[in-house]
Amino acid sequence: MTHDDPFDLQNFLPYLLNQAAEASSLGFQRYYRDTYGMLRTEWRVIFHLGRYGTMTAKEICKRARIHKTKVSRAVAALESKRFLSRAALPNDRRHEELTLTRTGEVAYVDLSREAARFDAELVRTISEADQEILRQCLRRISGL
Amino acid sequence: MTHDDPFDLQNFLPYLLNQAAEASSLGFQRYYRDTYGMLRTEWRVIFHLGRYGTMTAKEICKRARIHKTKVSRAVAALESKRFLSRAALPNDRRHEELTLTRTGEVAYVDLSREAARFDAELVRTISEADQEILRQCLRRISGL
DNA sequence: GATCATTAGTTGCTTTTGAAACTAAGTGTG
DNA sequence: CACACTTAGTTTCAAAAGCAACTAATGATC
Repeated sequence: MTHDDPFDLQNFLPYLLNQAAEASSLGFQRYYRDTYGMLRTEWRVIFHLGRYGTMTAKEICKRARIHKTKVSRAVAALESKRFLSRAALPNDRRHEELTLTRTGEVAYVDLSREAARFDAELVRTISEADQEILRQCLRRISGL
Repeated sequence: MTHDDPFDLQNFLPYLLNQAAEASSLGFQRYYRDTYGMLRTEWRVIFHLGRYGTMTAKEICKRARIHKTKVSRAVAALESKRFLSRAALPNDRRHEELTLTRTGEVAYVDLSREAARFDAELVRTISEADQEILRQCLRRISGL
């Protein structure tokens, strides 16, 4: 039944990328899930606020390329867990500036340390040069 | 609020991988969704059967690293669309050999052609050498 | 300044996922 | 052969994602 066509699933980039993405996410996911009860979108929001400072939900959507409903729900969850606070801008009350609380800051610092550790472990067996190529390729494919 | 920690989200591998995986899947997804009304797991099943021939659901799970409930549902959907047929083995009726129907074959050939085209487009701006490194890194990260 | 269009964000509803419980068939051991 | 154990696959139920409709605030146009 195998065909003579040259296509090989094992080399199909979307397939490989999905496998790698899934595999690489597992370990870190376990950490933020078990430690903070967070979902994927929630730590992403935390990371954006922690790394780049106060911003609106809209900005997070654009930067992280996450749909606004997901961000909306993540923000609500993070607020109820007291990881961030909202403040409507007085001149345009549609916007809400999101800021990490002290608790959120602490979580961010901890999570980013863990993430760095995790990242290092992932690429441990890949040469520096190849790592650079890998990240560059990924950015290009992402359209960044 | 930006910290002095060296961690950069934009270089965090699970993040980059997810972005790239999502971006790269979009175009091809549109094709199999609109043309055949398929879900992601469904084309994966089709590809495994088309590429490697008749096998059981269990084998697909193992090879493609998909959870058995997802495969079970995909197989049911593909059967109802007449893309594959099942045959219980007489000596062990727990196993079901899955085989593409003629229709399934035709879809596989079409989809794999489209996939190859799509893949080529994705890596168009990446040198052959870097492509090789990229795929190798992805396989390593996937634990393959 | 009333009306229409936009923009930020939320809610409701349907589809998809994931975990665990469940069938049904087969194996192994006393 | 009766018993518990494994194995392939399905079903069920709760969580999560995706889409579209909805608020609420602002801006633009006549």
